[in-house]
Amino acid sequence: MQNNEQIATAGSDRKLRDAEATRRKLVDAALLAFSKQGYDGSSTRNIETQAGTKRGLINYHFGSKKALWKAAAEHLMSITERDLGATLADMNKVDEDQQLRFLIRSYVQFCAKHPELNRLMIQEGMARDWRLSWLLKRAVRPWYEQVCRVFNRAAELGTAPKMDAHHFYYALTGAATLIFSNAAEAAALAGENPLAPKAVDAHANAVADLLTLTRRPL
Amino acid sequence: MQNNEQIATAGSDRKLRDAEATRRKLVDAALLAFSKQGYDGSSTRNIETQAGTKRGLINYHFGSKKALWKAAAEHLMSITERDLGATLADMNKVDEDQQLRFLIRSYVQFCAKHPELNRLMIQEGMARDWRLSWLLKRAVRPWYEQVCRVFNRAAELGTAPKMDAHHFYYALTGAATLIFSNAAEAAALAGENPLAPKAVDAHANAVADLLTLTRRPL
DNA sequence: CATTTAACTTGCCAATCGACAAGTAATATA
DNA sequence: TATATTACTTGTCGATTGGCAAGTTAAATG
Repeated sequence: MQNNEQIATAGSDRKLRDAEATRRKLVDAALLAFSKQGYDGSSTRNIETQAGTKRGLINYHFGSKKALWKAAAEHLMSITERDLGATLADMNKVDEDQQLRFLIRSYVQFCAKHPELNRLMIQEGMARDWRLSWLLKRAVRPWYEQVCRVFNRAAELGTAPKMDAHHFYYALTGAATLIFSNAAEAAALAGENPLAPKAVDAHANAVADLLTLTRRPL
Repeated sequence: MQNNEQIATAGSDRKLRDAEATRRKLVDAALLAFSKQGYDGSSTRNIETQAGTKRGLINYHFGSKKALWKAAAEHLMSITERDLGATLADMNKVDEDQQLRFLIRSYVQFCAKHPELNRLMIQEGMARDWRLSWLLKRAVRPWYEQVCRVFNRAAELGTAPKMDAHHFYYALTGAATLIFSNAAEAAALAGENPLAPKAVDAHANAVADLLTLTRRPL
């Protein structure tokens, strides 16, 4: 019983649907590889193997390794944009003096759900090349400005300590993400998986407690 | 046969001195490569070129790429051990309720002086392999326990918020290091080099303010 | 049924990878 | 001076890299 035809949107054949499934498998495998081993450390042949596809399909569907990286990064950034955009929208529904705490907790939860994001940012944030430029323009700069805006408003309200927003941004990002980026190390040190829901929630509370001047709401 | 390869005290032969200089150039270049591009992303030939040496010298002096990584990591960890050990010793000379702040500020300064350290930890902290095991045993676990000890004491004194030391450790490490690990990204966002002394000092104060309950001393 | 087209497969290429081995040159030692 | 050792140099190997191109297969179209 193949329900393949139902998933299809407008005008999709079985042929085209299979192609889309192949593309998605390759993008997912590429994301894992690029974020863990870096761009140069990942081979297209290994990505194809991990995706469970045959050998020439990256060049057939994407044309080059560089184009595959852009497709994978674009996929991840669109997910990020959607989720964090929803978080920013929801943030306006809570009390104003709880907004920074809300943002921090939501951000930590999101980072735990997508550790590939911060691993990719770490891989590409060290050197000035075309990939860092792409990420800065596509996602980092807008997010940076949003976080600085929320922080500066919280500092006015007295729910955040007075300091330069730039240093707060990197303190927050680092504090929120390292335990997930370095999940293997953190698991070895603590004896428990930092990506487990209970551990994620504990870290979200810890970071929010450290970086805000608000009390944890009951 | 003859163990005349003593540590370069005064007056060793010119031959031995030159060999030691070659080894050091290779280790320095290897550290930059491994921490920036990862182990698999770094090639021995490129490391030799960056070191300004000829092609076969890594295998001559170290025997293999794996042995070069261990030599480079050991070099970096011994520097770390020496500097952070001195910091821990100096820490006992300051007021007890300022000790956590002292440790945090010193740690941030050290991370800025050796961004390769945290870059290497990030490269190797994602996957469980022989390099992560080596780093955990050699350096990470002892440092982790020292930081947790200082934090727990500070929490007793009321100079640190009450929370699990594990989460504090990763919040501190991430908050302290990301701005230096991702120096290229941070420089693009802020328009100034995060490794400049003034920026380092500002970040050290920011992290210390965020993660302690003490006031900044005059 | 015949043809076209999209999706996939495979053989091959030049470049690069880590590693080894057979060299050379210079110094140390007997 | 003769020999041995150390430091370095270079040629080559099999494996792997990204990419191209000529295939094959099967569904869509006429």
